[in-house]
Amino acid sequence: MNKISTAPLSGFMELSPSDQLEFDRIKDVIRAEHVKRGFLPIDTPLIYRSEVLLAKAGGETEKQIYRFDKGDNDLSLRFDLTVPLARYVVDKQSELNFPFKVSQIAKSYRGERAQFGRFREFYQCDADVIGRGSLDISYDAEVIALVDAIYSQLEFGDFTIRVNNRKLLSGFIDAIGASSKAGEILGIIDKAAKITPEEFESEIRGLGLSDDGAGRLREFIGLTGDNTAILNSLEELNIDNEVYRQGLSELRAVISLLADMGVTKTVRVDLMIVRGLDYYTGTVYETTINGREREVGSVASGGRYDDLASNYSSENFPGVGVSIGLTRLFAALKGAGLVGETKQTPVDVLVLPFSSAEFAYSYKLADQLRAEGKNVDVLTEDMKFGKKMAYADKTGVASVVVVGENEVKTGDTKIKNMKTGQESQLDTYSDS
RNA sequence: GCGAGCGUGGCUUAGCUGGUUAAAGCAUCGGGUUGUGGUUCCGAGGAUCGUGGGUUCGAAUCCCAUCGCUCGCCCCA
Repeated sequence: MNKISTAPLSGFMELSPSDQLEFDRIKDVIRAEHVKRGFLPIDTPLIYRSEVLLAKAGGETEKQIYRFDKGDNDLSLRFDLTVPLARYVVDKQSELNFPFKVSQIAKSYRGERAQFGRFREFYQCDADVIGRGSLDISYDAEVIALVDAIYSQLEFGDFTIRVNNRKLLSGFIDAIGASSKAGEILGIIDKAAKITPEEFESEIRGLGLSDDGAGRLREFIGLTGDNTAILNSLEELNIDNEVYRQGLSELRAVISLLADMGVTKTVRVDLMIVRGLDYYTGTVYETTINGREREVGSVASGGRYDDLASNYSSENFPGVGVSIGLTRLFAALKGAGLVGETKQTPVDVLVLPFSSAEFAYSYKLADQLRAEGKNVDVLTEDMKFGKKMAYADKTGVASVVVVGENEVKTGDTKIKNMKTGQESQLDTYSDS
């Protein structure tokens, strides 16, 4: 090809204006709900000295980071919103109120190979509550209630927020004497729902647990029933482990607090929710749209972490948060056909002056319609009238107002419905 | 990082057992139709077939390399 290609890089999502309108609507619902519940908006930089971002990062993250030199500076693009938040909190701790409820809706970057649902540039909508020294368990429930409120409004269908607690898992693993294999066991639990029972069995056998341990692991994962039943079953397992008991009591507390908030229908205790292998230390959750679990995946997830900023401060900042991967969510919803018919244009009325002689009248008319709350555009490019109508048709605008010599002279102006072709009197304009 | 598939006008593709001027639809532009669009009719422009090399009398077509894209693995939002 002779010319330079205009295609975006792989993994960078660009939308048509009509899709962008829907994308922005979703983003606005999320933003509005954050604000409504007292999460304060912040905006943090995209670029950092690499040492700041890599302070906590493991091998995987380091491989995926966009890193470059500018002069003598070793710089990197942020790969999530949590690390920027951590240093923000430490940096501004003297002026922040704790618990600090914070909202971030912004892009992050990962330099990995793109594929379906995996982008190199993506929006995340994070809501976090950060405590200083300690943070009450009620905030774990509060971020879950936030997810419930957001997905209730978005109307992508019924959804389920699956809640678990990492202490419950690690206490259980400790109790069956398998702490040395904790990582592998968590990995198996995490994918248990995605593999066949046979594969699951062979994975468990591959662990080399004692017969008793393997049996109790099967029993633990196999617990079913409603939330109360599962919680009671967990109690009846009689696991003699302090961490386990703490996890169970936290999980009970979260479910009970959610009931106090009126959130019961969408929340389910699910012992197979694990979330990333480190980082989270208590409550964890994922959200799926019912019937679209495999197709769309988790649409909101997060959890509790003991210390947000151990690399930047000797003070302890525990937190709990939830993240909606908006770019992935939108791509998945579109793939699943859940995005539906979108508006082509935000414009309600397009004013079509015949020539520049009618501009003044047209601009004034547009302002009056705008004052009534309509979105109004005026087409002033010099082209044949048929072309102007074709433009109106193609943009998908609902109505047009034609302004020619007669309208200016008499003030007798009509608005035309583009779908039906019918014209009706427009009494907005008065030459006052 | 590993594996598989695919790169042909702006877009979606046909052509691929090598053989005249690379074909179609959509989009664009002009006209039938400059006070009314969607439908329709006529016409036009637009492609060094991703790039580089090789085989051959001859390559979009076969071979090699390279870049890019897509999907999967890993990991995750």
